[in-house]
Amino acid sequence: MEKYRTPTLPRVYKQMSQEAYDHTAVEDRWQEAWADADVYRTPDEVDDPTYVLGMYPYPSGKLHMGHVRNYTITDAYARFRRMCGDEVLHPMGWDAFGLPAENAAKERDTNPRDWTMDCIDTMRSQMRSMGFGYDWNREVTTCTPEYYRWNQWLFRRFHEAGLVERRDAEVNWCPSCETVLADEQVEGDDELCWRCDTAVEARELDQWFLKITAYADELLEDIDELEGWPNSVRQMQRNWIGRQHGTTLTFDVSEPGGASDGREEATEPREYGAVEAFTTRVDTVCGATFFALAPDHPISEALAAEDDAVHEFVHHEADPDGDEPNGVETGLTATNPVTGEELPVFVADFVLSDVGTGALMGVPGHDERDHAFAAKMGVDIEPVIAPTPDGWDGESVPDVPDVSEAAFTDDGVLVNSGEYDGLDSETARERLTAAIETAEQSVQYQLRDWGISRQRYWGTPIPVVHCDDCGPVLVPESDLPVELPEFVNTTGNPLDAAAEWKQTACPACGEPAVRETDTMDTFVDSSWYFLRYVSPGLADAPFDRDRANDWMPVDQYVGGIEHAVMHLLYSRFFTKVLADHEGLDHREPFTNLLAQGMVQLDGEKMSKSTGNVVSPQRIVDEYGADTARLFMLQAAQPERDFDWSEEGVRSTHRFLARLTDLVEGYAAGDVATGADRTTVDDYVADEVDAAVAIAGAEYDDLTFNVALREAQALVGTLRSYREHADPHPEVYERGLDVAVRLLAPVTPHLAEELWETLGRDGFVVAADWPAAAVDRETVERRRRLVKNTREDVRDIVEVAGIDDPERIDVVVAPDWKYDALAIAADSDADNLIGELMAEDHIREQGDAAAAYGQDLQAEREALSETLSGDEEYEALRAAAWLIEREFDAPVVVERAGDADPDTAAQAAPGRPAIDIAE
RNA sequence: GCGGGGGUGGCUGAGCCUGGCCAAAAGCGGCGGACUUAAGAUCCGCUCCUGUAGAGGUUCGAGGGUUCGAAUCCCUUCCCCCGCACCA
Repeated sequence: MEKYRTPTLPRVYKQMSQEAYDHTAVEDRWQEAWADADVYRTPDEVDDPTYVLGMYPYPSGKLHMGHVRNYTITDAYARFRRMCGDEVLHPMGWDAFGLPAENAAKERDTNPRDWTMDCIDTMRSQMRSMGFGYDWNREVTTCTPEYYRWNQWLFRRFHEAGLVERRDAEVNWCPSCETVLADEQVEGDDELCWRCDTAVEARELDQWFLKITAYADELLEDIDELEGWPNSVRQMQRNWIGRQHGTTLTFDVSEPGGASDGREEATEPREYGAVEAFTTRVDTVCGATFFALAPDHPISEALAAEDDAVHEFVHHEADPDGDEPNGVETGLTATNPVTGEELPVFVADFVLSDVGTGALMGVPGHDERDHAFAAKMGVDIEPVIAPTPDGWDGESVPDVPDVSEAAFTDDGVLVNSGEYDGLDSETARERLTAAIETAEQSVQYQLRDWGISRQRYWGTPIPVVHCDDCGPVLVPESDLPVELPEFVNTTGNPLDAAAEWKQTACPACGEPAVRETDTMDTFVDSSWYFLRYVSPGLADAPFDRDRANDWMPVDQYVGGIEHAVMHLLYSRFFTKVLADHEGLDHREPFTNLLAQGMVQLDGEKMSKSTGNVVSPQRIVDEYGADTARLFMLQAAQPERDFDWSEEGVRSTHRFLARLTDLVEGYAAGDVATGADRTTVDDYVADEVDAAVAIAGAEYDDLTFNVALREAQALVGTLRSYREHADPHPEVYERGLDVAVRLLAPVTPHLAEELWETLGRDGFVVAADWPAAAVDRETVERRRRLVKNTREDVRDIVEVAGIDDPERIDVVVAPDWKYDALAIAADSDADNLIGELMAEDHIREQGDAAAAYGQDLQAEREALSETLSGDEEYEALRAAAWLIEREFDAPVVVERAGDADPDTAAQAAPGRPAIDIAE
């Protein structure tokens, strides 16, 4: 990489006032310089870079605050890792297919492609102006044939792997968007379209499905391994997959002999055969007192065709969304496979055809919903499970419980169940499943196969041709991509209206045939885009296998919680399929996931419709990108919601102005420096190291707010240093240098500017992360000692009513006390005093040693390591100026040996003696 | 209902995993002081109660328990937020 040379521009900041710096000039300058030097490029040869990724946006037109937060987090982390010496992969792209583009195109009388590309240009330049450091050479745009041909290619691969299915399916249809919606795109109890809030209807259509259910078990079980993911997301995925272990068993359903149901004449009783039901509680089977079918169960539909009451119920009364369980008696009976009892069969609206088998045995004694239904319909309620008695012997049969008022739904002991009486629920389930001829253990999932067909234009054409003779035929690999035709502005599906495009020849037989006019769900695009960044231009495969195996998985993924289920689950599914069929070495795409919180305004989600939005553009214009970025990251932990605050932004901006002033002033030689190193210099040097130790660990942990607090505090310390002392040039310059580097991941433009002002070579982007000379533990002990000591001095001055202290002595405990403490902390001897006195230099202290030994003995359990005597002495000496400044009196920090013995005797490790002279 | 996450000082919010250094970080608000003609900004303190030498008392939703010791561990209970849900 070529070394960057400072452009021969005029210095872009003039005389910096304390109130402002010329953020626009600074930001433009460095954005240009970064681009010229290509500093964010990740070459293909790089070995296993740290892969940092923000969820790519839908190009809706302009960046909003949610984007800015998402990408600021990602960018700061990427920059931090880069400064730590990692190779970093930090790409960006566009989720460029989707419905809004079609709507926008219609409104503006243009086409989705042009509209989308315009939006992308706008947003890309906004991202540049925010200073996000992406490798734009790896940009992917899903609406280009170069990208979506691989969706089609993958569709073929999935098909070869037996993971594609075409079937007639009832789908969610949004009449307003004129499109099919995934279950996840239907929101709330009212079943509204996620985009336009229109009530969703049902339609039957031929649909293409990806068989994600084939991976249901693995998708569920591997969630346990995703330790870098938030629990909430993991749990949402578990719920979504919804695996349940139970039993399927059949009930023979028939018309009772001789029963008249109003049909013309008595015929042979009809047989409906064995109807399968699923239950998790087969132990309650003897308590089944009715059988219920979903309104759209085949038997229900057959009955509705000839029975007015059933017809009326199925088509008019059934209200699956209501709270009340409703049903109609059919006159049929179902035979309980265990008891042989004939149970009445109902069609009931609380039975759902897509749960279990769409048919269930009703056990009102042990299921709340069945209980409510039975009570309403006058069906018997039989108890067959008793609560497990305290101290139950494992075999005796308990008393039968009363379930007339409420179902008993826990596991317990079987009663009223003949030979199964006295078994616990779990054993009974095993025995019954084995004993009932038609029963089998069964696993049910809530997860459905993924219907990817969309009746829209702006998506990936599904690469299929329909031939009268051959049926649906996949477009051969050599004919890919199937490119979208020109957009036709029409009310229905534009692909249907593209007559010329639609007509083709069957790849199998060569006869005239028509193209599939559906396009793919855009979640297909986003299920593998993170792999495309690895080799974005690759012409013969979706991704370079070897490089993907080296670079994947994504180390840190950042995005909104709204993608907790769909996008993240589909991406996991794709990754597993690619592992099984395309030689990918990884079975999970994202090692660590951060779901960032919302940026709110007055406690409310920012929303265009209500107009309570803050425009990132305005903030950048007014305060600069660095201010916006810093404010966002210091305001809260990244996963939390926080309120946008104009005051907070202003205060952040002032902070950056102060920092600029500080560095400027030094570089201009305006700071009087002292040649000899003093204790104040030591204090500042220590604090610089402290800031490094803490900020580094916090950046690593993505707790930017804590890291930045430390960086900002350091700037404050350096300012007081300049005010109250003649700074030592080395100490001061290192402080400024470190402050700039600690802020560089978050305020990259200003950091570059100040880095240059300090006379450093190269970009701060590429600078090394500073190294700390202390560990965090020591920092914290030191700070605690200083803080406690200062508080003690204040306490004494106040409580003793000392108006004007003349001199303050601070005396560190004698070394033998530190030794005694160390021995005591380590010791588990019964006689601590004895152990201490075994040490000559402690025993020599006589009564003092005995007294201190007593103290140690008393709080023995609470003893822990402290700083050494030397360390305490140094820390207090370095901090003495703080006390001097506060009380305007000289402070003398002494070792015990040099101090007044009476005072020194009061000192203990962690707690120096204090003597204040009035 | 099930599952997940929470309830900390005037507010926001850290600490809780790995109990003691915790009357409990930090910020905001409030109070006092410095600087200033003033305001703003900035800086230095204070901000549970009592206290004439660094002390004592009462606190971390409520109640119980474990422990020498609990904001931190365990049990019970109440409340809040999020996700799923007539799920058989």
